[in-house]
Amino acid sequence: MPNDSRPEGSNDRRVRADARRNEDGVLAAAKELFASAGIDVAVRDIAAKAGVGVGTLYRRFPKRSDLVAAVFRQEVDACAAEAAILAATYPPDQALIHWLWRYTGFIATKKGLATALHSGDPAYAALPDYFRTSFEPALASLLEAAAATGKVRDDIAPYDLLRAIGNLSVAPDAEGTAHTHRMVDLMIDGLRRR
Amino acid sequence: MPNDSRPEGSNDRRVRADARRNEDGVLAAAKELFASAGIDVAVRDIAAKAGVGVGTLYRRFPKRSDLVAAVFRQEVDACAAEAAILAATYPPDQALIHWLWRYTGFIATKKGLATALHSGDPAYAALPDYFRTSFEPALASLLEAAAATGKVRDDIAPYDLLRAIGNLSVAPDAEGTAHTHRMVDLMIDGLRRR
DNA sequence: CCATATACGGAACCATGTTCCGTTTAACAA
DNA sequence: TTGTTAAACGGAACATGGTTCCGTATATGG
Repeated sequence: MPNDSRPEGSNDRRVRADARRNEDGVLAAAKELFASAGIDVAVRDIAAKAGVGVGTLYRRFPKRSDLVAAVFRQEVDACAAEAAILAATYPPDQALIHWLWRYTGFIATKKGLATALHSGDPAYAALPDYFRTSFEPALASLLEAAAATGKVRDDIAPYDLLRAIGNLSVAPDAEGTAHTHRMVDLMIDGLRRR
Repeated sequence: MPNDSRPEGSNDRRVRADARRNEDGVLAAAKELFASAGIDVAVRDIAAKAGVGVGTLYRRFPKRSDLVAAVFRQEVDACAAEAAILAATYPPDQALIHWLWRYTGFIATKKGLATALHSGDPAYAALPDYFRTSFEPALASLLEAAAATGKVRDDIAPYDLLRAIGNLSVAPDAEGTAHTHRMVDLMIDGLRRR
């Protein structure tokens, strides 16, 4: 009888390099296709673009919704992380504005997701929370720093602002982006201290 | 050469009786299944429940979305028509309240549709308009009559009220109906003249 | 260089919408 | 009543998309 009690500390073999590579490739392919072809692209197409078989894809993402959720999280991370970068690059009030536009762009790519989110699939259940816990602190620190300069109001709740921009991005289909752009512009203007 | 110029007036053969029967049956089956099994039931199941083949179903409703739209219109008609019935049965203020609850029930069954509506399928494009042109006049006349009794405010825009109740019905999933019920109760109470 | 756990690819399976077409039948007229 | 025929019917077959299976290939540790 082989010793099947694990040696306590570092146990399992490392993840194989090709596995990691493929996972990254699938995520990248999915991200691109979701953006260009919409949330409904066939899993086959994603696998093909990533240069792997569907089996490989399904090994990592047992359900299509798992892949969607993973891409979503990845993009949330990227957008949230940018807050710190912008804060280190621009003066506080400018950093805030730059990030709000970045966030607006993020939201704009999430049209299809919005409906999927409310589809009841448990794979999506955790996403709203992930969204909030990633973005709220990021925006909070930008707002705080900007308010400290005296150029921006100090009575804005980060989550309110996140939602407001999100809502503004839903309105009309035709000529939609231009309309959204104007409204967000207005809102950003409203943040300035008079 | 047969005379193929139509005798101008009544031309085409009548619609066959079985055709009409089957159309009604399909609509009835679809209505039931949409309510009990959700908007995503398979077309096959609807055809089976109606006792017809899928070919028959598709003859009348070339696209699944056509069937969905037809059921929707049918239910809008039924709900709107009830306004007149209630108005003839109850005193104006009571008729208004009864109908608002009826409308709340109608909305409650439309959860799945809401997402479908924004799916871009052209079959659904006309539905919002149909919704409004059916319900707005119905509610308007109820409101008007109720306001004339002096028991109900006279400054309510019918469409605002329709939307308000619609919005109240979207909120939380868990314990949702009870919550919605309380909110609508409040809103109806708010209609009364002090 | 071997042994093997792991990962890979893609054919096959299942569910769903949609199309096709041979068969049946209601409606009309002789 | 009966024959004719346009219309309608049923359901197999097709297209597409998610998911599973499993024989083959290979990275990793010794």
